[in-house]
Amino acid sequence: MSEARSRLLDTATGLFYSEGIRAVGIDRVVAEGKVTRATLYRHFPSKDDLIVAYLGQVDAAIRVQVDAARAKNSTPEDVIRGVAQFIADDIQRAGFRGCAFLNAAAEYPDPDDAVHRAVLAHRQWFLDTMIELFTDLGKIDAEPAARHFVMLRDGAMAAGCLTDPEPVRETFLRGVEGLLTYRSRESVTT
Amino acid sequence: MSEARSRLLDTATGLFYSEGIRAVGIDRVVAEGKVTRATLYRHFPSKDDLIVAYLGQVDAAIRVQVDAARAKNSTPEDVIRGVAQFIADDIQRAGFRGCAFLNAAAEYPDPDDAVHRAVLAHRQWFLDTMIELFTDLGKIDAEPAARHFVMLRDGAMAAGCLTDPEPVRETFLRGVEGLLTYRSRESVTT
DNA sequence: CGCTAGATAGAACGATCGGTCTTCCTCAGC
DNA sequence: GCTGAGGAAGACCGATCGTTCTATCTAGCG
Repeated sequence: MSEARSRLLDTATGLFYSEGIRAVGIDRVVAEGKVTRATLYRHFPSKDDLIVAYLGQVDAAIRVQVDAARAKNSTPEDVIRGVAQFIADDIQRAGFRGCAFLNAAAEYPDPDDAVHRAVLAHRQWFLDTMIELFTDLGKIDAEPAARHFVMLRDGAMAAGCLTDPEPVRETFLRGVEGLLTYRSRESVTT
Repeated sequence: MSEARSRLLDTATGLFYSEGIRAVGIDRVVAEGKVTRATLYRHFPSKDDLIVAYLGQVDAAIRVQVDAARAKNSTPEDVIRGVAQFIADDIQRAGFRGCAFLNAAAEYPDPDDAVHRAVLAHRQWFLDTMIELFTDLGKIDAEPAARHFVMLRDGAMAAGCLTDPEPVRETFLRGVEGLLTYRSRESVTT
């Protein structure tokens, strides 16, 4: 990866995440990345490719965090707590602006769009990962529990950048704790 | 409200919600609303005003649904179930594309922006409403419970348009049921 | 009747969009 | 020492962005 390319990708990541994807034009990325338009288009054939690369970068960062949570904690329960913890930390981080993937999906709702598909791929991986963790924990209903976890995460990430993140963070961690402590006892009638 | 204006607003609502706000230009709204550009700008001084009006329309529709849930159910618990039910119904509706407000916030992250402020106002009202309902229920910790409810709702609305809505719906309703059945027993250490 | 408000139709504005192109310069590997 | 890839600088493309404009028509109301 050339230096200009990584600088470009970092600039795009910062701008797309903090201001929104459609709101940021190629010119902005080029200018703030100290790069020529020609250089950008050498590395990324179109803006869509740049967006997908941006999401890929965020995806990689999250996988690193999950791996770290796995490495640091011994019991499955603590691994889940570790994952919850870095989500909670993320929310109260300066410059937090919600989930990059949910935000991207809001701007690119078309399921055929490459950007949208990148969002779905990341989310599928994350759900599968959580199912795995809850399975390790010995839960018979690992999938519902994982879905519950993801739902809390999505809600927390969505709300955390709209108001004071502190109560959001607390509500999230408390919800996860409840999920680890009690099991679902009854099914709902649809 | 003139006929052209309401037609304009309905068209904008449909387009903005299903395709995203920035993705839809004034021309599209004008064309599909069978209206002239001049007419649009007579009723809405700028696109931002049209967006705010769009969110206002969605906000009004949700308030109607909450009022209906209040009118139909007698016990506070059932009112909350009613609110959860219309959210669950919304998710599995054809053309469901997530929460109009969360989507708008993703596109307009600037807190000073009129669009962003409209999102915050709606969310504040909804949280206050849920706190009220949980207070009616007699919960001592009404606010945490309401925050928990809103977090589940946000997560469900965000995820419901990205994959099969059925498991999302079920996870959401189950989470709400759990919230109504058990109370939070311990606080989390931050 | 005349007046005004609201709608129609459509040209036009400058700005920006994503994307292509040419020209020159640099520097590492054969 | 030459070659060729990667980058800088910037002109340029057609399309679309949000917005304003003039001109004409129509309906309701005094």
